[in-house]
Amino acid sequence: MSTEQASPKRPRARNARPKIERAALKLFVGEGVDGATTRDIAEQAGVSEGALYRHYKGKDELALSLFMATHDRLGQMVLEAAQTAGGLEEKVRAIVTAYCQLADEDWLLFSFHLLSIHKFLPHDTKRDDDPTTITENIVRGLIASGEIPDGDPALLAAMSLGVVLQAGQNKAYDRLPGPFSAHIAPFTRAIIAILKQK
Amino acid sequence: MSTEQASPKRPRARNARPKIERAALKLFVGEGVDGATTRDIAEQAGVSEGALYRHYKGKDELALSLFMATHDRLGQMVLEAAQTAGGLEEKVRAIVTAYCQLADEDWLLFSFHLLSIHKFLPHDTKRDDDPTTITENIVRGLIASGEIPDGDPALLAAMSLGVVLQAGQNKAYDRLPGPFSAHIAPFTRAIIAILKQK
DNA sequence: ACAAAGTGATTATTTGTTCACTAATTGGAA
DNA sequence: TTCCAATTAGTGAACAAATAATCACTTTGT
Repeated sequence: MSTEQASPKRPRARNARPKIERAALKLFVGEGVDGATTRDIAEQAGVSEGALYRHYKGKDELALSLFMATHDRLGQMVLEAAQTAGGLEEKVRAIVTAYCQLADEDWLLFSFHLLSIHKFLPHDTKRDDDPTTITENIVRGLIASGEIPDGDPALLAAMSLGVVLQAGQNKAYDRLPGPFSAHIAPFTRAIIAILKQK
Repeated sequence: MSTEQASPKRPRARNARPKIERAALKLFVGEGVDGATTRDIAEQAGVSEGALYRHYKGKDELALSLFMATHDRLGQMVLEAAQTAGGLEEKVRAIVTAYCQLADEDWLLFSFHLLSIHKFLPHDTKRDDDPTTITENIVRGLIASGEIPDGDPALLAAMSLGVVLQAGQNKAYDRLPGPFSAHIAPFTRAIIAILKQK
């Protein structure tokens, strides 16, 4: 019989790279990097599994690349924001705004970064251009210049970042509706209160 | 030749359960739950792979059980601490102290919980006896009683928890030396500053 | 014509789980 | 006390399923 069904081939995909990246992000956030399979990613992207390997060495490199892109970008943004002219309040607001803008601009990317730090930043490596270290250095500077009282810079930085990042986590769990930047003012006030305290 | 080495059998382990749990915790924190294999766990515990299945249905149940034990304990501790007599400062200090005590008593368990929340608390489930929700309710009460100014309870709770939890994360990354409870005073002051602010 | 991008069946590994067997422990009867 | 089932706990080889990666081939763009 020649009524053989034409094999229902998937129409060949175009521009697979961004499709793969968005699909991977979605699944990485939802299932975790280890939980998301290459098949899931390919299917979600509407692309064949092999296509992934045209653009990345493998799943791990894909995940690392997505993470590092955000990590570097965040570091850059914080560094620039820290150089804002003005007093304590202006500086803090600038940094907070940087975080919120990135979050609102691409929430998937932001939350992926938020939820994956412990996977990609092995406990022994310490770069001095990552957000935490940069923040720590800023605090050190503020103390040195007398703008805020003396204290442990590592602890003050952790508490300050915690204000924004924990709110981010809670937003990821659907506990905070609306755009993240809606909270710029409370974040800024809270961090200033922490830094000035004692 | 008959110098055949007596097969180097592992001496039969005793009390495998706690060994498995500690080994699993260490590996779950270091490699992630998905990254740690049952073979890794058994080897690290000095126990056969099968022993794991005498005590747990499987790897997932083991991980979930370890997580939930801590999650419930934490919820219980926060709830009790919240009922402390006294004003705002006493309440906050009691809750902060509860977190810090659990952390110092068993850091591995605490950090496992900290790093695994997003794996075990699916985004759609909301128990009202988990630490975040409890904290939210406490804040609501404080606002209602006029002890702190008006504000979004979810946001205030998130920022307050962030102070402690982000510090915990940073300790997990070796950025904060010493016992966690060394920071009870700064945590308490910071949270009060956040809550009273505006 | 040439290179770049996409396909998907196939392969080699990894990994969670099972199970028949063995060792230790316990508790009651003699 | 001594003995001996009966239950509990531990072993590790073997299995089945899942999965990351490969590659010969096809399609598209320049």
